[in-house]
This record gives sequence, structure tokens and C-alpha cells, in this order.
Amino acid sequence: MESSSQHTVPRRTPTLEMVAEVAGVSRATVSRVINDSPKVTPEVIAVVNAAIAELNYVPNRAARSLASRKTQAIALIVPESTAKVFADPFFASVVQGVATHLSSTDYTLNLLIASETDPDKTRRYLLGGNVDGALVVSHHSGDHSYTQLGNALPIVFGGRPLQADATDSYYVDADNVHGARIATEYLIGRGRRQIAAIAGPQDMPAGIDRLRGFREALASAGLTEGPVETADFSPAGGADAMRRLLATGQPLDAVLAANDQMAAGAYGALAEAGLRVPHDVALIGFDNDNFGATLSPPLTTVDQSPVALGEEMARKLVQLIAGDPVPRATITPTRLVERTSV
Amino acid sequence: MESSSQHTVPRRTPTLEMVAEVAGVSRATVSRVINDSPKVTPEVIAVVNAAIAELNYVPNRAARSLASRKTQAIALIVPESTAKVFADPFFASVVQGVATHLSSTDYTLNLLIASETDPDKTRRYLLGGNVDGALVVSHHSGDHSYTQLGNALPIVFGGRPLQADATDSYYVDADNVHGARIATEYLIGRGRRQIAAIAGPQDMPAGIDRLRGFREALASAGLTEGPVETADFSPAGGADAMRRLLATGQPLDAVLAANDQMAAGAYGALAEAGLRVPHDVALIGFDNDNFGATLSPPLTTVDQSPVALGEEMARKLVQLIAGDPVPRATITPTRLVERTSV
DNA sequence: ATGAAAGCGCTAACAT
DNA sequence: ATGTTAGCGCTTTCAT
Repeated sequence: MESSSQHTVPRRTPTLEMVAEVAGVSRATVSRVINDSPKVTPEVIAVVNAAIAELNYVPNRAARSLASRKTQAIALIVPESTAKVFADPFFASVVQGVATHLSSTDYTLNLLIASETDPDKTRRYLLGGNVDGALVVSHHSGDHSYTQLGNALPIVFGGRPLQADATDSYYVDADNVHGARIATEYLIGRGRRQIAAIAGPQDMPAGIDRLRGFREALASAGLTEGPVETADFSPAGGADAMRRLLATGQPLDAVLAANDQMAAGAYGALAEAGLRVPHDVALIGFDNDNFGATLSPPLTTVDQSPVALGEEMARKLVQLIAGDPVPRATITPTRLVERTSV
Repeated sequence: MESSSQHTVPRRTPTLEMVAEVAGVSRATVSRVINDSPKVTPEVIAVVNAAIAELNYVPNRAARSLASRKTQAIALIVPESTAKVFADPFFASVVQGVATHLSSTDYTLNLLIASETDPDKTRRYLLGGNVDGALVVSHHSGDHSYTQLGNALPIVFGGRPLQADATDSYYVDADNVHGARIATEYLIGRGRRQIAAIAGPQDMPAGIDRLRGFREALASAGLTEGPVETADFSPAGGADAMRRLLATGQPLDAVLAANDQMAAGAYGALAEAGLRVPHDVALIGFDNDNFGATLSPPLTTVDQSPVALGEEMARKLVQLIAGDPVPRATITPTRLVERTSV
């Protein structure tokens, strides 16, 4: 391209050295100003900043990383299988929370789809000094297979670990037990007494914890629990589970679904059976997915604020990198969203 | 499984120099092997690779960038306002597409939420040599305010530009005109003759193009178009528009909504009016959002495959960076998803 | 085909 | 408080 050499300056991006020259100070001083070193005179700071502004100088990240051995970058790892359900608002929101928090810091966010066929690629990326820390989110699954890397660099997980042997990892999780508990209590408060549940997979923390909250609420109220069927968090699975619930023949005036997708499936199964929501059966979901409001009747559900979860994860990681003391676990609140399915 | 060594060495991450030593060659040669230089003997390549494997060597990105003046990173910019609707599956899918394609390359993805209060931050980031190129996505809006930066570094936009003066930017867009056209033709094919539309904002390319497709189909069929109301792509807006459509008093047996969210709103308004879908009024949406299948009846809609759009954007940018000739515009296909609302 | 050596732009001791 | 001086780990002419 470039037919060069006519005239004109190569117009290279300005370097720290050029700033030093314009400001009439040494490069070290410029560096100090850039990094907010406490020991620089206000006057000098002003002069340097003026030079920076004049030249429109922006520090070169690569050079900085190389010299300081810090990247100012963090990785957000999304396992491939969950990426397929990236359309899942949960994920998108977590990512949003992470990105939002990070934009208030000097960290850069590197989004990584972890290939499951070549897990080493991710591993090498993380160990290759590309980032100062990592965030791992895997929907509902509690997969902490990156735990071992926690010794090599700071890692914060989204969702509590499933295995007990992974308890030394840092994580942020929504208060699933509490959410299921208040949802169930709400049902009870509205006079429902024969409460069934469509539980999530019992090998995932979210599935386990939500069922637990359900049971705790019932126990506290002295109620015997209705039938429980587990499904896979999908609409189709929820519909099936609902049919099985009905097929048990046990009376039932309310159902707690472990997520909104399954609740959506339950609507269909209930309609098939000629049952009306909430008149015959009250229904309550979990996650506060966007579409819940478009169902009819609009779905009452539990909000777990994934954006907050993402922000919390990012905040925690930044602290960890800074070497600040940080608790292993952080639990974000869940709250009931009242609509009209109950 | 390497337990901590009895003797020596702080176990630093291996450098290229160490690889050179182990392989018994110069650093330059190792570098050549790493970068697939054509002029290295197969034997030497083998020896070097063995050393790399033995040491578990991973090149340092910062050093590489600094020396080569390439970052191997690309930025994905999401304007803040749209980030608020990040839960919008459209976005999440585009991001997924981008990330997926990039994971098959050596590029790293830097996700950036562009603060609208401080647009300079993003600008400086892009100009600061942090990335080799950028992707800009702004839902439905056609905002190409970063166009000017296109001269400083390669940029690919999601969605066609709204202003004619931005025609020199590179972009990928879904074939909205075609999508609306086939949806309308489908309605016609099913015997509908009084077809109305809930159009999107007429200051957004997606809104404009979809209405255009609708009109083209009607004109081709020699049908006069039913009433058209525009709304803001939201469910509430869609519901309102539907009410206005009904209030016109004009007969109408089908409605094309410019997106699924508005279609969802229309369901409610139709139900209020005692009209049944699809018996009285056929309804068709656009976007193929996840929740469409959970509506009852399930919504027939147009799929625009945002994942493909994201992949296409990434592919295009990578080519642009490589200096390959690339067409300004790339249009991704749209297709009808038949369900039962028609 | 391979090696030697000079940086890339910055930070971090160490001086002063 | 500011300047000097080495590198950080890699790529890239230029020799050979």
C-alpha cells in the first residue's frame, strides 16, 4: 500500500521518552507520574501531564507488562458447552456484571471460550502469563476443574464448588437455599398446602441448594412435602416433570420449579391437563429470566441478580490480585419477584 | 506431577532463551520455529519442539507484542446503553459467535463496555495500541460513531450504518429486508390478505429494513398493506402498537411484528381484545428469541442467526488485519422458523 | 538455514 | 524528589 517517502512524518504513536523530552524531565519521572507515585512534586506532575496531553500520549501496554510483570488483564472463562447456551440470560448478565465492574478499574477483560476438546489451550493461556487472574463461570454446574490452577494464579469461580475437596477455591454464589425458601414460604403464605417441586439436577449445586431451601421451608412450616421430580433445567424437561407430578395422583395446589425454563415447560403440561394457573395450581420459578414476564400469567419467580454476581466476582478477583485478604465465599442475595402465577 | 525440587532454581516460567539452550540452537531459531518460519530444517524444528514440550514453554505475549508491534488481540466494544439490555439474547449470541471464531485463531478477545459518559476512554484504549483491531456492536441502532477511528485501526461493525456518509466502514448485517419479505410472503401464502405491521423505530436500520421487506412483499403480491404502527422494540411498546392497530378499525387477519419482544406484547393486546392467535389473527415475529417457543401458541418468527453474524464479523476483522482484500459489507442470511402462531 | 546483536517502550532498583 | 541504568522476553535485520 503506502507509497511512502513523499514527505510527512511517520507519525508514530508517542512514547514515554518523547513525553520526558517535552516535559524536560527523565523517563523515570514520567513513569512515576503515570503510575501515581507519591513522590513527585505537584509542579512536575503538572508539567508532565501537560506534555502527555499535548502529545496525546497513551502508555504502551505490552511494554508496561513486560517491564512490570503484570498484565492488567483478567480472563473470563466460559466452558464451551455452556457457551452453547450463551443465549442463557444468566450468562450474559454475569458477563455484563464482570465487564461493568472492570471498566471502573484498569483491568482489561479477556473473554475465553474454553474448548473442551483442547482444555490445554486454556490452561496454557492462563499459565502463559497472559493475565493476572481468571474468572470461571459455568452455569449451574459447580465445575471447579480449574481449581488446581488456583495455585498458579488467582481464580474466582461463579457458583459454589460441588466437590468438597475444592473448598479451598474462591467463589461467589447466589443464595439459592434462601431463594427457594422464601419462594416456598410465599406459597405457604398464600394458603397453598400441597406443594410439589420440579427440582434441578441433583449433581449441580444450584439444583441441590434450591431443593434444600424448598424442604427447609416446608419443614419449618410443619408441612409434609408434595411429590418431587427432577429435571434438567430445560423447558421440555420441566414439562415432563410436571406430567410425572400430575401422574403421581397426589393432590397438589402449588409447584416450585427450580428455574424459569422448567416453569415455562410446566405451564404447557398444566394446560394440557386442563389445570389453570394460578387458580388450580400456583407456579413459581427461579432465575427471573426475561421471558417470565411474557408468559401468561406472568411468572412469579426468584431473582438472583446475576449482574451483581458478576460484579462481585470481578471485585473479588481484583482484590485477590492486589493481595488483599478475601473470604473464600461470597453469597449474593436472592429476592422474590411477585407476578401473578401464584 | 513435579513435587517441589530439593535443589535449586526459583522455577520461573521458562523463556525462549532457555528453550534455545536446551535445544542447542540460537534464540532466533526458536523464534522462527514458534512463528512457523518456512526456513528452518525439519530436524531443527523437531529438536526445538521437543525442548518446548520438555520445558512446557509458553511464549510471553507482552514481549512478543512489544517486539513485533502486534498485539494479537482484538476489542469487542459494546456501548453501555446496549449493555443494559445485555440480557438481550441477540447480543449474547453475537458475542458468542465472535468468541467462538476467535478461539480458532491466535487472537485474544478484549470485551469492552464503552462508557458513554467517557467515550474517550474507549477511544484511547483503541488508539493506545492495545489491540490490532476492533468490533463494534450496537443493537439495532446502526451507530457508527467509531467510524472515524477506522483510519487508525481496522474496525468491523455489526449492523449497517444509518448515515450514508459512513458507507466507507466495514460491516456485517443480517438480511433484514429478506427476512421480513419471506415472513410476509408466508402470511400471504397461508391465505392472509389483510396484513398489518408493528414496525420498529424508523431511525434504526433494522426497523427501516424490516418494514421495507414487508412492503416489498405486499407490493409484489399486489396486496394493499394494512395499517402500520411503529414501536420501540419492547413488549410494552408492541402491546400498545397492537391496540392502536385494532383501534384503527381496519380489518386485519395477520400482523408482522418487527421483533419477537413486540410480538410478545401483541399477544397480550390481542387476548384483551378477545382475539385468538392464529385463528383470528396470525402473528409473526423477528429475531427468533429463545422465549418465542414458550409463548402460546409458539411464535412463528424469522431467525437472523446472530451467532453467524458474530462469527462473520470476527472473520472479517481478522482478514482486514491480515491485509487481505475484504468487501465493505457482508450480509448474513435470515430464515423463517415455522411454529404455530400463523 | 542459522546466529549475533540491536532494539520494542516501559519499570525498577540504585544513585544522587 | 529526580535521574541513571539495566533489563523484561521476544522479534528482526544483518551477517554468515
